Amino acid sequence: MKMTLEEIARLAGVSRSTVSRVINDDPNVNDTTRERVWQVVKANDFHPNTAARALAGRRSRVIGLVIPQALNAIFADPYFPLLIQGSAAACDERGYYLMLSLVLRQADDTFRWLIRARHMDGLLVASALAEDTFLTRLLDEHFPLVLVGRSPAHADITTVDVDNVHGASMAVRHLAQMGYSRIATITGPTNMVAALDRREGYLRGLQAMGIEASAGYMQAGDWSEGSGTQAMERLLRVTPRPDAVFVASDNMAVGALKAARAAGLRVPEDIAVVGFDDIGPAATAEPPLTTVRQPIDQLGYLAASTLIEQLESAPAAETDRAAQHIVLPTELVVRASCGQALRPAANYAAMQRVPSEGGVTYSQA
Amino acid sequence: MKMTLEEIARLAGVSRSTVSRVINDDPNVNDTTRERVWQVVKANDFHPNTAARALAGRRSRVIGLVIPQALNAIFADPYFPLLIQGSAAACDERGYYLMLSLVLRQADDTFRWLIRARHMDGLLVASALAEDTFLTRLLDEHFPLVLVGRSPAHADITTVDVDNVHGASMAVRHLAQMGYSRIATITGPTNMVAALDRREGYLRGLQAMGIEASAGYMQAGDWSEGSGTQAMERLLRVTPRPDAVFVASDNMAVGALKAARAAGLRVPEDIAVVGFDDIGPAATAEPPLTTVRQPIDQLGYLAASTLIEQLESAPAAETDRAAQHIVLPTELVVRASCGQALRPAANYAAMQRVPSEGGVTYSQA
DNA sequence: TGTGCGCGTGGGAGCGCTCCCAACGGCTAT
DNA sequence: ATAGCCGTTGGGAGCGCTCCCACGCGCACA
Repeated sequence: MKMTLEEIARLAGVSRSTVSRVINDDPNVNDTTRERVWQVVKANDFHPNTAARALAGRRSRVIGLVIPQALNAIFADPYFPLLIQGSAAACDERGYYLMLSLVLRQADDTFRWLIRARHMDGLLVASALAEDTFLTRLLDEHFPLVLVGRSPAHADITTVDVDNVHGASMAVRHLAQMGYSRIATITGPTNMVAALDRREGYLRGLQAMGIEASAGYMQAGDWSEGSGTQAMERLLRVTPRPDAVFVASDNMAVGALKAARAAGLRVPEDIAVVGFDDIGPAATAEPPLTTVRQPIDQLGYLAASTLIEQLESAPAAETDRAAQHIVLPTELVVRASCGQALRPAANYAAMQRVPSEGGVTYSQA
Repeated sequence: MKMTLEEIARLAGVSRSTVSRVINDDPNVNDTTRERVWQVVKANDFHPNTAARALAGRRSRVIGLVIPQALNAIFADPYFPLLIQGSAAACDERGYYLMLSLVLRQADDTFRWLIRARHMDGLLVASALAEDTFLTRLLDEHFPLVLVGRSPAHADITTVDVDNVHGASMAVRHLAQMGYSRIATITGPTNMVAALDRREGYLRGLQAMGIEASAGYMQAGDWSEGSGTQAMERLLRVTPRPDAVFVASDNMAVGALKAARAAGLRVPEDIAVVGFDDIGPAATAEPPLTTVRQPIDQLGYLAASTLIEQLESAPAAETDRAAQHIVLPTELVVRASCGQALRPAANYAAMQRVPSEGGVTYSQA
């Protein structure tokens, strides 16, 4: 038996409209009626037809997650699974569908297509690039979207990001406090905002501790383990040799660890290492990696929630209202690779976790 | 200006119906008319409203890809990105949308929901488990679906799979031909069909070469690199020590290589290794890994194409027709880890690639 | 000149919802 | 007693398509 609103209405002895109100949580329904209708809905395992809802209601309840990067790059990085998980959870909670938009065809085409066909109500864009023509294009279409990460070029768009600058700075200050003074860094690709922000944090951390920065102490990788190894090899050839390295991702840090070991250096006795991410391998690395934890799943969750909220509140095409900028705090997770274990235990306990001050920060653009 | 079929029709001086025929490639349209309508459609960048099409046409043109596994497991494995890529390409070509169904909520709920709400026309299920209650449930709903991989429990369902048995057998026979006789294997998790099939191929390969199998020579891993290392360590303690190992995945093979190196053994002089997958790390491993290549992207492509074909041809709910079983060939890619490089170059060239006989195999259930 | 047929085309009737307005008591305010 | 209002409810009018039937035309046939 094909179920429709009308059929449920008949069974419950009410009208189509009332059933519609019930399944949409409209408050204007008598409690007794509401209860009775719910009974019938559940008894028949009724689910309103998505297409009909979308057509009549002019919204599909589908939001897209766009990752403008090569697919293999996406999946190699543990960042995205977590981001997806978080966004999916938020969608699930609010009755939305999350659609991963794999950018296969010509980018322009894809989006005009998705947008024109009204297939999605809004977009989550996980653009990592500092310069993204994509984003510009989407903004031109006035399509509701939330950016995961920030975009220096567009202040007028709602973003959700982790506090990369502060996290990196924290890591560097911690190293300095441990007594290291020749602190180098391995950065991510310099066309990515997060990589630039972490480098900025590194520089600020040095400055805060009164340490002078040196160009030779900054080597770029591409987030991959291998690139971390290579960058580390380069750093080890610099004179004077660094005694500590802040690595902008755990993956690269693991690679750096290998390079140090291959060079016959002990970590953290000869050289300390701090990573960024706090993903799986960090805790089991040899030695366990001190790292800056970023709440990636929360990032996804918040991004999706924010977008949905925006969609539900927007009276019309009034999408271009004040952009929100949400920044999530990062946290320093101290393990062995930063040399703290070499110090008194009392001190260790006190500094085990250094949360970034501020917590969730909301600000208006 | 909000574009609709009607509006395009007006601009092209024809009726709504004719425009509909044009955008749906209906042959019953005069070529001149068709051309004129296309012009207008393109000039206005018109895309038919998805919801309206879905409602009127009773199909959404969305197919789901379900991977009933933990999300991190999905993404850690390079198998899935490729599968997704292939499926997405097929969907793209035929005007379908691919929706990744992240199984977050209670499995039962999710599917009843997706199915009842008519949100998807069909499902691609990448179930790896030998016993999957999920699948049973979906079959009970008579929902159109194609299984990626095979399911020993359900012969009545269309499947697309690679020839794991033959691939594994090929690898083992190759090792035997290279002169190795104490051939061990590292299998995948024994509750997964692909792992069982590869083990079966291992056994058949031994049998074909007149080598007796021994239980001690079979160690299970979980596809991860670490588990490969551990399984290899176990194998190296067996007496007599194996002189060759067929490893059921490249990831595990890389781990096995590390264990061998750690034990002071040379590969392939002291012990040969052959992997399975031919993913990125295989070619760059030390030594380069001889492996069985499986065309994962083709697998995805074919699975999606098959499902779409089934959807478009099915006159009605007549989904339960003869199930197809498509099997894709695997191919042995010879590199250094199998010891062939130790032999005369002439021989090497001749055996560089040993494709499985048969190519694509279609059979009716 | 009439009949039959196929091609190309137009328009009606929905698909299953949401949105909006009207209607119906039962109240309180005048 | 009459007007006005609120909490509930019902039903009409679409949303933008697809599907199907009917219509008009030119042609070959008798």
